[in-house]
Amino acid sequence: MHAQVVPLSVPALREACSQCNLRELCLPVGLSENELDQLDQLVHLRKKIHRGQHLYRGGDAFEAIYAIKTGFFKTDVLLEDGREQVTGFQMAGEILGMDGIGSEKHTCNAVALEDSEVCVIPFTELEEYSREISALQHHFHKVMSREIVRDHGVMMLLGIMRAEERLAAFLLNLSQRFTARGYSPTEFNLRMTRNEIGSYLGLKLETVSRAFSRFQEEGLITVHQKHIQIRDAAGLKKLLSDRRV
Amino acid sequence: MHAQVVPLSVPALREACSQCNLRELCLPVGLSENELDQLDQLVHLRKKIHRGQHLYRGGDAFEAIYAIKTGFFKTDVLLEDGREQVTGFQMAGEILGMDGIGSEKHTCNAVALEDSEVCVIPFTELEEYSREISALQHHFHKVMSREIVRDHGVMMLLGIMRAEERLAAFLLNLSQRFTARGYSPTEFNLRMTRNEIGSYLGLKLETVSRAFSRFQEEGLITVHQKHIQIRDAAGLKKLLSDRRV
DNA sequence: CGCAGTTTTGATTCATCTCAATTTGTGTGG
DNA sequence: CCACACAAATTGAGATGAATCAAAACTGCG
Repeated sequence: MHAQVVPLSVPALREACSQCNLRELCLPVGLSENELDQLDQLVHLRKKIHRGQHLYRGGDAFEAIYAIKTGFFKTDVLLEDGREQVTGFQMAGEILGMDGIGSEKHTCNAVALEDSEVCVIPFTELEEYSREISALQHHFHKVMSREIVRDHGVMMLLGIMRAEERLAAFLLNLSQRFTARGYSPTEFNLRMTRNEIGSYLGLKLETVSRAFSRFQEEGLITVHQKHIQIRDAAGLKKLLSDRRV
Repeated sequence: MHAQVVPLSVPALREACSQCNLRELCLPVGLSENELDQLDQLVHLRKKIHRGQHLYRGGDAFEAIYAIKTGFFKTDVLLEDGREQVTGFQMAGEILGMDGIGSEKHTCNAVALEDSEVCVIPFTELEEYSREISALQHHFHKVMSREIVRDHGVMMLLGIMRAEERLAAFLLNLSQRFTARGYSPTEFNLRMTRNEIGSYLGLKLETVSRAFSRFQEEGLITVHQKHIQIRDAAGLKKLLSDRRV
């Protein structure tokens, strides 16, 4: 009978990635069964972050990157004078913390916008495993590259789009990401405030609010505080491609 | 005598990185003598790009990243309606092309702003070498991470700074990068047009021109077309930290 | 139930854009 | 080497989209 006792050294988390329903979205993409089992050894720690708490802050020593298991985050950079630039919103399956690799310190803040859980991926170990598992290495490079491409998209938002175009692009992006996670493409709850949306889009909260109202008047969406229903996705897309004549 | 004939398979470029005076800025940072010699095998091809020519275009198959040996580039993304967002300006020692890893296609254009030369780094081979040389692996990760952090800086420019703050930040950034390459911190020639600066900073060319004129009136810089002389770097920095009261 | 935080909406201001004219610089071919 | 054409930069005047300031309504939490 004693032989059946599960050793304490094998925590439940041992099966972190191989059993995770996010494995098609997250770091394990493209790994074989066997390689997945190896990844389970790398990702042996999870961390709960309550709404409003920081996962890390600018200046913190960089030691790990984080995969979001559940929940929703924002990342931001603060200027001394209090101005905030939200650099992104992250949801389940997405990776946080890659900003810290270059300087060995985090360069932005990551804040949970709802109670969340992340998988801790110690970075030195990730590099070790990457040297053994080329599929992991390659996929990690893809994840970083996509972060760069995503950032270019935000630059386009901020650099050349008008307020309503920015908000339309933002809503369509959220819709697409919720869809990829099996949620409704047309109906969802925003986790962030108008102020945070504004900070991300380079607009003031009043401008965001007015744009929401305008979209509703035009029948593109229904807004009820944080609840959004997209009624005319094509109309929103048209806003993006249609430029003033 | 014949034994001394150098085989044709050993081109001059064999000593690409180990002899390059940019090695303290570029991909080889932190490598040992021995590892540098290995890197020479990876970087066996150079490419000249004339002013105005593309190194790659959005949509091109991704096969390699590029280290700038000499010259100056811009990267940009174009919208169907012709609007352009310049996502960055790159100079000697900097790496181009990492946007393509994620989708196996380039997602932006890279254009030479002066006659330039790049070292071609075939990406599959870079990954192979990275699995052998952990210092190379780690440094490549740092390079990608810094690109992400740089992009966050651009988002701050675009999202929360006013026109003159943006231009001041831009000039100080150029100055700092020229300094790192052994050039004067206070005097340099811009390689890009007012229009390209504007596209990078999310401003119209007229606004850029006016801001230059204003800086000159205030004694912060001297401008003569593309020639810039910084007369009061502290004053420019002050513009960044001083917020309207 | 009340209070703080968030959102909406309105009126006004302001920074930047747009349009336009002029100047300056650059490259090319006779 | 000069003249011409074209691209780039400067400057001005007026238009406009988003910011600012302000007030009211709504939501949710203790």
